[in-house]
Amino acid sequence: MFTLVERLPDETVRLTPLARDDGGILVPGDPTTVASRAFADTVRQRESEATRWVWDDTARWYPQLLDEGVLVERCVDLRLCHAILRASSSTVGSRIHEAPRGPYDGPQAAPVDRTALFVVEPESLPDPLAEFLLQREAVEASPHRGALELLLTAESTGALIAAEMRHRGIPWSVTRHDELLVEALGPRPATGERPTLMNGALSEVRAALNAPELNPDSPTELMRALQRAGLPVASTRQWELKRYEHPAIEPLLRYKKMARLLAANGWGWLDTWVVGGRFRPDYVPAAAATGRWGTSGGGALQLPKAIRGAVVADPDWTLVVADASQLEPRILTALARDPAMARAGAGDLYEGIVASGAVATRAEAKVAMLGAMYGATSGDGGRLMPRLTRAFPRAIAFVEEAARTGERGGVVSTLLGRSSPRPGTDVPPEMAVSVGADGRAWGRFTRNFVVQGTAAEWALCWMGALRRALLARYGSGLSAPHLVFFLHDEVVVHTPAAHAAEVAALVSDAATEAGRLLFGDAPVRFPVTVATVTSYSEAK
DNA sequence: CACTGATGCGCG
DNA sequence: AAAGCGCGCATCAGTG
Repeated sequence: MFTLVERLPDETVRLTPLARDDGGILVPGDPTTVASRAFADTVRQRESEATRWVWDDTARWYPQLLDEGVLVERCVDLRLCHAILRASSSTVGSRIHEAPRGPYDGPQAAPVDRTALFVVEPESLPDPLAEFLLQREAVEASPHRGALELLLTAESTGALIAAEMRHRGIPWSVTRHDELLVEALGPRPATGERPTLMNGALSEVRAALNAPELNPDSPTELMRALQRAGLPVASTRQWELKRYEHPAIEPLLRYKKMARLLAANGWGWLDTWVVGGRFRPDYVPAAAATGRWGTSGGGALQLPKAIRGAVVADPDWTLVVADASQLEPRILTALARDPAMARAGAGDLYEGIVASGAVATRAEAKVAMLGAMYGATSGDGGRLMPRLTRAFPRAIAFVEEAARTGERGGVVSTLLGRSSPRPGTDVPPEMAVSVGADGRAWGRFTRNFVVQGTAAEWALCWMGALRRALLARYGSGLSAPHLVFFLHDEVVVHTPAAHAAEVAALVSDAATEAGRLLFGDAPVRFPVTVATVTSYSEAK
């Protein structure tokens, strides 16, 4: 039922099967050892037995297997599961709960360059068998075992998906990207030079500010020049600059836009990150405390809308782009079991809030909901809070309770049992300070944690269900539809055009399945907007 | 020179 | 100086 693998100092791999005895206790069987080279074939053979692979860190094992054409259906990622179980309020009293930091608390392994002449596979983290048994002990003794099991499975499957998406890569048109850059910036200049359109904007700025030597990339220099020109700015941020009328402002904002595009996703980025028509970000599951993913290198989760046109399906393939509409407010609705908000969410949730009479416009509904989930105290969000509280008392009480717990220094948890860090532990020092100085900041964090974290769980279940459906329907061959991108509440599937309509239906079905997995038959819908497109920029 | 923190901005 | 959460990255500014 489980096969635990570990890489030994002599570079062989030890496989230990684990099964339950008559009393239901998990017992390790006799280990076998294979040469590192033969490992992929061993996994290929045993996949038919539907075992669950147990390993220290998916990023250390799976890329190599994928390179050798082996797809794994299920796994346990000990590092990711450790982080959940150690902090979870659902494991209080177990040995793993609040254990001191150890080797399983480290960061995800960095990707290895497999094109290198010598590829050295790192040794496993120490004693994975003991770690696994410690984890099982905590899960099986938990009063919330079912939820925890689902969370650990979803988290581990997410790690598989992260490696698979990196392996396949996002289909990227270098030609199209270059065209977009030329359109926005002018032809590619020599390295270190500014493109022509940027130089044009810069000349206008310098003339308008009467500062012929101005370096626009230096905030201090820029701020002084603006002040000399009579603009009492306190910073050089766009939102502040926008408030002033001055001939320098428009070209300056235009310059800043271009500078950002060039620095973040210009030709240098293209050279570094797109190889063989594919962009392969290093996804990092649970990079955020809430369980949200991050990426490392390439900024994949911040792909500006301006260059999404470069994401282009292969010939005769298309992209099925889907995003979960108003995910976080719907998650809050389900968590709080708020019947009024569930009614409002029958169609477009924000229109539903308007129809309930709580606010006047869709824009107000959106700002008010964001304010409720983030803890707005002033501005439009804060102003609308009382009206929202009157219309949806249960939903608002739910986030208020999470906020008060945080303000007291307490721990909150997601639906499935991921718990917030305690103030002062495992958090950046400046956050720890702000808790002492101002508990309200921590309250805003815990308020948002329960919603954002449960939304992340929903998204993991969505992707996991979709992956399973795609594998069952199309298999794992090179011409099968496959996930290529994930962005918090949005997925992109790259598929042969002929399957697009069917894939779109599977994506929607998977969203419904995720809702049922988390919330049973609660009357909350999780609609997804699906678009079948050639290029990512055509979606939405 | 290398490193660190602040600034600014992209995404959800 | 963004009201209000979560991130990553490039660049500048200041320090050792």
